[in-house]
Amino acid sequence: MKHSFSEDEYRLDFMKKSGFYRKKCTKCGRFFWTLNPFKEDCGESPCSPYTFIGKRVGRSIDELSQVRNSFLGFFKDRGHEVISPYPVVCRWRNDLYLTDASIVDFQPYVTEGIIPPPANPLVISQPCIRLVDVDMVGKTIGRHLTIFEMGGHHAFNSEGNEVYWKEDTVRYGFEFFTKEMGLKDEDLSFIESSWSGGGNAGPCFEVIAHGLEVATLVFMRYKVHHDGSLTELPIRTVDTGYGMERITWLLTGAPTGFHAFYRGLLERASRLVDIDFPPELLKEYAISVSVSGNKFLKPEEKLILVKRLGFPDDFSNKLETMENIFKALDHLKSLVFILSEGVVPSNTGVGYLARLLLRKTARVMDRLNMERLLLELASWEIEYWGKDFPSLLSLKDSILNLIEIELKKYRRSVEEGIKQVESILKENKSISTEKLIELYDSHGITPEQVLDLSSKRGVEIKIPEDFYSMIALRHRQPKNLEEETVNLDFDEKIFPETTKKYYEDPNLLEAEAKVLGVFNNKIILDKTIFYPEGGGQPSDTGKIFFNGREALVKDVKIVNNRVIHFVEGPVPSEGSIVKIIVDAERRLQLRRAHTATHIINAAARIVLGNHVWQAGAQKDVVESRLDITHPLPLTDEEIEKIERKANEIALANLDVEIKILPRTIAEREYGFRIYQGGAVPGKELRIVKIKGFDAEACGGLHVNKTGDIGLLKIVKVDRIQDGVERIIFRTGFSSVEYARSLENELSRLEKILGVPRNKIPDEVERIKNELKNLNKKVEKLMEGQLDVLANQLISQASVEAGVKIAFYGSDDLSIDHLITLGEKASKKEPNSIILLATSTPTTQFTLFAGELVIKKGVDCALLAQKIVRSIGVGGGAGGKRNFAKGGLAAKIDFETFRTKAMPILVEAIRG
RNA sequence: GGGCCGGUAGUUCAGUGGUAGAAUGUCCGGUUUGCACCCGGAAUGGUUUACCCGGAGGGUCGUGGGUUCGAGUCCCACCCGGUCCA
Repeated sequence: MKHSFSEDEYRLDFMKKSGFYRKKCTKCGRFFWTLNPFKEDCGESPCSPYTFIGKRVGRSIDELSQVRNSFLGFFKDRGHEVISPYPVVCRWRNDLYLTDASIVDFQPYVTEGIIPPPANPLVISQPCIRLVDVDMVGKTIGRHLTIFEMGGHHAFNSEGNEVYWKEDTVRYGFEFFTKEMGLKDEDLSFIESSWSGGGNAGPCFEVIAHGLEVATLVFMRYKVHHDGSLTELPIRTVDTGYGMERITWLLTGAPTGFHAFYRGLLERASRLVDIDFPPELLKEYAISVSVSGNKFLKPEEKLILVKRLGFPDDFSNKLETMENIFKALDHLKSLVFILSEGVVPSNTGVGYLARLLLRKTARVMDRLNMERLLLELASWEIEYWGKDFPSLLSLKDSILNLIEIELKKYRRSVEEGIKQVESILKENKSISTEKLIELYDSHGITPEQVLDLSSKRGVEIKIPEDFYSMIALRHRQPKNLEEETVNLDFDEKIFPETTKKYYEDPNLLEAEAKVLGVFNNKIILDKTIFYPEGGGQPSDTGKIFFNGREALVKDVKIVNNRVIHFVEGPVPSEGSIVKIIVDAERRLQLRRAHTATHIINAAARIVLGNHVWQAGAQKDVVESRLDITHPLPLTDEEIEKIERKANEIALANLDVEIKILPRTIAEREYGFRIYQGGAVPGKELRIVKIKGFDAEACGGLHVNKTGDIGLLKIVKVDRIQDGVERIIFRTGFSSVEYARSLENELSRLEKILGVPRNKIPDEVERIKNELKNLNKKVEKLMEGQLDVLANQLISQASVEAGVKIAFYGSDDLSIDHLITLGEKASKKEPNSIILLATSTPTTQFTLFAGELVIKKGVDCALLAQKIVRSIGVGGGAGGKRNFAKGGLAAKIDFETFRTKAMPILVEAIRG
């Protein structure tokens, strides 16, 4: 949603003093600022073409890293602290999967004033992933990317702490591009615009040079409400985004962005497929793209261009191939970054985004007939970008392994799809749009793939132009983002933050505290030993003693650092001193479970690989669980190894060290792996470390030594979604109880089966086989019996008009047996009609007619329906000419049934 | 998290509320015009097999409720898999 801001928001002293003119673009109508009095248009493509292709319009630069370093250095020299990039998977936010802007690193905690920024002002070059324009990538030759580095210099202004605002921001931007990057003053335009995102909004300037938008300077100062209205934020944030890749493109003068920032990698790729072009063609092509209203050239437009410049027609297809290589390069880079952060491709969540990227890449490669080179290309990406992001290199094998597994899943899915399409084509001469949508939405087969298959069979199908928007429409739904928050009926902030004694000494189970506030059953103390629910660890329970009375503490929560005790029973008065006691056994089991979670996570990582991350965890007294990312279901051997390794760590009786470290130091020492349970707010992090195995930012309570856990037993493993395995385990006494209960069950089995436990499986197998054989024997005997009975029925049947009519009722035979019987009899005597009835569990009957009787025109189904009607207690019947089955809604004795039914059969035979 | 598609023999799948099926693989039997391997050493040989023919075996119809005289089939809930979207 775009908001428009008044003109005054954009009038700056800096502009005035520097001699900028405010103008209106003659093409797009937007207002912009320029030092060139003759400039008519805003300067951004497509109002103005790219004017930097094949030239050096500023400082001589060849590499993306040069731009990044200059940018960071420029702002460092101007008082900004350089901050290391954050992960591209923003686990600290639940409203967003991927970091899509540098400011995301600081939302919401910093921008809402909950925690102070790591530095103020600061500068960062943040890898960002945006999938909104995923289908534009490649075609726009570098303008759109799914992954790019956003250079951001940020200042957080609040009352009493003004850092800098619009004037300095615009001046910095201007100076960076002119003094540092060497652009000419008059090459820059500042377009007035507005920005909104993440619930915030503000006016902004888009910085344009030579047709390319190279930066956006946002002044975030409003909160956007659901009704669209705006209110001022307490913290005004300077949110800038400098496109590192675009600036590199601009300064290298390369024909496309990909030539500028994928240099060596693009060269390697072009050895696989010929995408070399005369520079002249590329330049013209780039300029045509820049002035195209669509932002890219359609195939027919490419052909026109190629023809006009006098190149062979097939260069048009070759351009298309080049764009597809661009696309593959870009998507694979995104994928590699995402996978390096512990995301496992999956059908839900952020894992799906990884799957989406891989599948889009695979489809492109399939069309280029390069499907086998995908893995190789991915490996090159890792090496290429690993120079700037070393963590990619250290995870290379793990990343490639994930891609390989996911690629197999994709291939299987495509094979399934081909089968689906072919079975449709077998029966139909065309495929409806509706079917196309179903094929894509339910089976993942793109219309393009359907087209390939159907054209091979000479079937013509039409793909609607707006196919993908039809899909989008199908999935449109009202969003209701409900956040889970504790809603108190009072303002907790009037109290001081509670002193967390449980951190000081988790062994402390008794203490005294002062009651600060009582609201119904909610009590706030000055200090507490009760651990509040958090980090997947449930709260402590216990008691509060006062004046010889006691209250049960049932639940404990923390809101804004105030611990709230939810109690049952009498409550103490405000101001009194109370004695608090924590349930010792519960506390200890929870501590064991929590440390065990870290250990199993580490063990799984050792056994399975570096892609293992915690995807969720819940501790409890009896059974706890840890969800880990892993692409394939865990095998029995893997589970055994993990359990074994985890117990090794426990038995080593290592110290569980807990220390408070500044965020940056913790991240530097242990990496972003510390965020296993999601990112944790705060300037300082509480690091729980098991030396040599694991270090995590964690607010939970742990045992002192790993040996305190006791036996660590994995009791069950579930696959909760594609890519996420759930490990359910027990610790301490719970493990003992588990072993005990297994013992008991085994003993019971021993008693029932009368064999020692090591013979139980054999014995059960023997019994199962015997039962099966017995059943078979019984069925055989029954066959024989029914055969005899069939003969009897026929020999004893009455004869009417030359046709044998038999009736037999039995409570011992089920309807299935009667059917077998009837079939036998009617086959033995083709000139017969057989009526059989049972009353268990309800009155049902079956009617068979022999071959000769059918020839006379008898229809069992009709007769059976007639019988039901004549009895008149409700029910129904149906079947075929030679066979019918029916039932009655009420029980009826066989004699009545017979007297009512027989005349109908007789009548039918007489015709 | 939501939408959509699916779950039936070891496998791939059919299956109108009325007897649970096909194809393929498996096992057994039959058969000879061939191929391959080995034994034998020049016969109409032996062995292991493929083709072909006949037969057998193989099933909690994902689970649990409901409607019905009767459910693989209709309804509801759940489980599992696939897929698309956030």
